Amino acid sequence: MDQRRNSAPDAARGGGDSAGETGVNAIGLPRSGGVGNQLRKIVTLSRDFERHVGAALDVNATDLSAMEHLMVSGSLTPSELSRRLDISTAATTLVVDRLVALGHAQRHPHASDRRKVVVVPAAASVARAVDELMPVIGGVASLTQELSPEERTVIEAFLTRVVGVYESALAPDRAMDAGGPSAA
Amino acid sequence: MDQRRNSAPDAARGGGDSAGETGVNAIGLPRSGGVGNQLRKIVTLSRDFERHVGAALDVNATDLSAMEHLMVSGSLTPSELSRRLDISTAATTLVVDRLVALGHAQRHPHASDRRKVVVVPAAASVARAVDELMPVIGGVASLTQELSPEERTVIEAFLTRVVGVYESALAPDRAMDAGGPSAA
DNA sequence: CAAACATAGCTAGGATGCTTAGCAATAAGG
DNA sequence: CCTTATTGCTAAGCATCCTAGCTATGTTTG
Repeated sequence: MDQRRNSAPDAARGGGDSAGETGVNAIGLPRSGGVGNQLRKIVTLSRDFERHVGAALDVNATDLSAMEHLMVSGSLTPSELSRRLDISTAATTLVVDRLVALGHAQRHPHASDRRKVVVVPAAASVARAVDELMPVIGGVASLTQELSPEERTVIEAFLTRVVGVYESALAPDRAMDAGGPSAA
Repeated sequence: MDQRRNSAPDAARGGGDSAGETGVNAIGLPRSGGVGNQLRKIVTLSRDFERHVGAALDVNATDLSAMEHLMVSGSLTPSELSRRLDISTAATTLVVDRLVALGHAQRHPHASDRRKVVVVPAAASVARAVDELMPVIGGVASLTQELSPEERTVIEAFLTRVVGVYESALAPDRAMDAGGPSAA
């Protein structure tokens, strides 16, 4: 979170780190212009930002993701949490243990199924998380609201197609979800 | 990568998971409309995609990130790699060990500084990585080229502002980095 | 109703990947 | 030459994940 420059004084052969934004880089990958570059930056920055929020709440990436799911859904069982986090139920037990130990969540018995446990996020922790997340969520919301309807339409359509590109790349077989982009 | 639905039959209190895309969710966070939603999807999908690429090359997330830096820069010293990955130099030694063991990179002595080591990515591994990355990189590039100049301008300006939002959120003090092209 | 099967959450033991601390070799400066 | 900084490495420890397996509870079936 301190040094993320491209000044690569140690790059060993060829200072080819500054291949520009519209050309190709050292290995011939097309840079896809400024738009692709900005998308890449957003992905990287969002990861940095999540780490920042996690540090603010003293939780690791997995636990923060769990908190986000809990905040969105209000409460979840460990099983459901393990499905959403894509980790084992054993690891989820530890995730909940850590969240409980920090006071970020509580375990409650399920009302009708005594096998189940209900994990509820602590109000204070939710408030702190929202405080941390608001700059970005609110910032993007503000940017979106400043757009004209036409601009918003253009941007949303483009982003939807980008989502389609990712989904096609991830699941070449069943990628008919976000409308097949012509580039597929 | 199999179940990522929002059908939350286990949500314990209030099925408030379907708060819609334009309203607020269970805790009152504004959803910032479809644009914010698509951005979030892109971030999530790009993480999934990186995992997918990493699996294809038999490397973990850190090692894949190292490979990406190596591909972009052509070659790097372990120290520079550790700075870019934001991990300790000790961890970087292990990263390079793993890449070398898999044949993805090689260690070479530095030409003029005998303390240094130069890590060079293997051509075959770079080719495989590019093969895996092309569907997304090329797909986004294609989408961008299909845009009209006006659309591209609108989208790039918006994405640049989103980048600014993230940077402001991460570094409230020194957020004048992405060269504030407020509209272009 | 009772036996068989399924589900939920937990514990135990092992693997992976990160950290801090400290080392030897090399470079740079007085 | 002698001191200090830098580089890359090793060693020991910690955090987090996984698989395997257990108990308790729920569900199905004869």
